[in-house]
Amino acid sequence: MVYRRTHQVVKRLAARRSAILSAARDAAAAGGMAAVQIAPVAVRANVAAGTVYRYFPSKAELISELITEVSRDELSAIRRAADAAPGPSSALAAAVTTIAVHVLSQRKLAWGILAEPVDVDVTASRLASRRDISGELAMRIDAAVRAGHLPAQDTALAATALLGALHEALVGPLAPSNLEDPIKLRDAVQTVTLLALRAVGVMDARARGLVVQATTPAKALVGA
Amino acid sequence: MVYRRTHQVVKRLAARRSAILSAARDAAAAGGMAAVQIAPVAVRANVAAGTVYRYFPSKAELISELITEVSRDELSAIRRAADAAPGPSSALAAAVTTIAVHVLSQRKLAWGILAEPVDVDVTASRLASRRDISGELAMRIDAAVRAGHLPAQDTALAATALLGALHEALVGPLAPSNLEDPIKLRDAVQTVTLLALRAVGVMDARARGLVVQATTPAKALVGA
DNA sequence: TGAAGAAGTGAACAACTATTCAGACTGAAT
DNA sequence: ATTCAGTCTGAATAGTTGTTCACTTCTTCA
Repeated sequence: MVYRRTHQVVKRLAARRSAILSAARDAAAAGGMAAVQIAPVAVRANVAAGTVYRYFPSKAELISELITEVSRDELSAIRRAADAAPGPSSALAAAVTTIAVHVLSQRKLAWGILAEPVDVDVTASRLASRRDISGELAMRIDAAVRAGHLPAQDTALAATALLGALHEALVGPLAPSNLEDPIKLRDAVQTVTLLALRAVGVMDARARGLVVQATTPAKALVGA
Repeated sequence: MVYRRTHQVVKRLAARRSAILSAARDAAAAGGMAAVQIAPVAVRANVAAGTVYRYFPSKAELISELITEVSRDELSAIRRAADAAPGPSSALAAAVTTIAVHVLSQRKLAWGILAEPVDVDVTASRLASRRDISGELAMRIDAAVRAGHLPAQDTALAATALLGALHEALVGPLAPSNLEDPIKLRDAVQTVTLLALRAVGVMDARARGLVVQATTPAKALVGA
C-alpha cells in the first residue's frame, strides 16, 4: 500500500511550518529571543510542543532559520534602496539609512537577531547574517572608493565597524529611549548616518547633503 | 561571649573574596562568560561551591562585580592616556586607541563583559559599564568640539556609536582573525581609530596624524 | 581547655525547559 | 468500510547548574 501525500496535505504541512516560524518571529518581535520558547511558540502556532519537532530538529534550528529569514529580508531592503540611488556615494548613504531605519522599526527583533543572549548556539547563523549585511556594505564602500569618492581603506573592517556603530547607537542598551517620537527618530537616523559616512571618509559638507537625500525616501519607512 | 574578628581573619576573608573574583576573571578571560560557573570558579579559588555563596549572594552578583571591576580598570586606563595627551583632539585619539588596544589584548574577557550571552541578568552592570566608558568618550568629544576642532554634534550618541564600532570591528564575530600578528593588530587599531576620528568630524589628513601620534605610546600596551 | 559562634564543605535539591515517545488521530488507498 | 502510514499530542523525561543546608572544621575568648 503506497501512501502518497496529497497536494492538500503538502500545502497544510508547508502552512504549518511557516506558522511555526511566524509564531517564533512574533514572539521575538514582542519579547526578544528570550520569549522564543518551544511551548509558547507552539501555542501561538496552534500546535502541540511535540509538533514543533516534526518541523524543526531543535530549537537552535528554529531560531537559526528565523535569523536567516529576517536577515534575508533586511538584505534585500538594503539592496533595493542602494540600487535605486543615483551614484555610489548615494547608494552607500541609502544602505546605511536603510539599516538604521530597519533596526529602529523592529528594535526588539533586531536586538534578538543580533546580540541577545540565547540559550542555544546560534552563532553560525548570526555570523552569516552579519557577514551578509556587512559584505553588502563593504561592496558599497568599495564602489565609492573605486569611484574616487572615498580614500582607499580596509573596506571589510570599515563595514563591520559601521554596522557596530549603527547597532550600538540605535538598539544597544545605551540607545536613546525617546525614539518613539518620529522626529527624534529621524534625527537619530540622520546623526548616525552622518557619522557613518564621515567615518569612511566622506567630507562633512558632502556627507550632510547625502544624509538629507537618503533620508527623504526612507521617511516613509520610518512610519511603517 | 563576644566573638570578634581578628585582624588576621579579616585579611583572610578579604583575600578569599578577591581570590574568588580573580578566579572568575581568569575563567572569563580564558573561556568567556560561559566558563564562569560556580563550581569551576570555586575549584580555581580553592574553596567549595557553597563558600562562594558566603561572599556573593548569587552568581549574578559575582559577575556584576567582575564587570564593574574590569570596567573600572579600563576607564582609568582611558583617562590616564587621554589626560597625558597634549590637546583635546589628541586626548580623544588617545582614548579611542586605548579602548582598542584594551579590548584586543583581552578579547574573550572584553566580549564577555560587553555582550556575551549570560544565563543570569547582568544588564544593570553592563549598562553601567557602557555608560561610564561612553560617557568618558563623550566628554572627550565634547572637549574637542568646544575647542573648535570638531563640528557640533550629539556627543552622547556619537560616543555610543564609536564604542559600538570599536567593539564590533575588533572583538565582534566578524573581527579579523589574524590579530595574533602584532603588525596586523597595530594596523587594525590604527584603522579603527582613524575611522572613529573621522566619524566625529576630524579631517582625514589631520586624523591620520593623530592616529600615528596616539599609536606610538600605546604600542607598548599591545605587547602586554 | 572547652564552649560557642563563625566559616567552610559538598552532596542533595530545585527550577527551568528542551526534547522524547507511546498512544491518539487523520486521511489516503483499497 | 477498513487498514495503515503519516501526523499530532502533551505528559513524562532528562540534563544542566545555581543554590541550599545539615554537618564539619576552625577561631575566639573565658
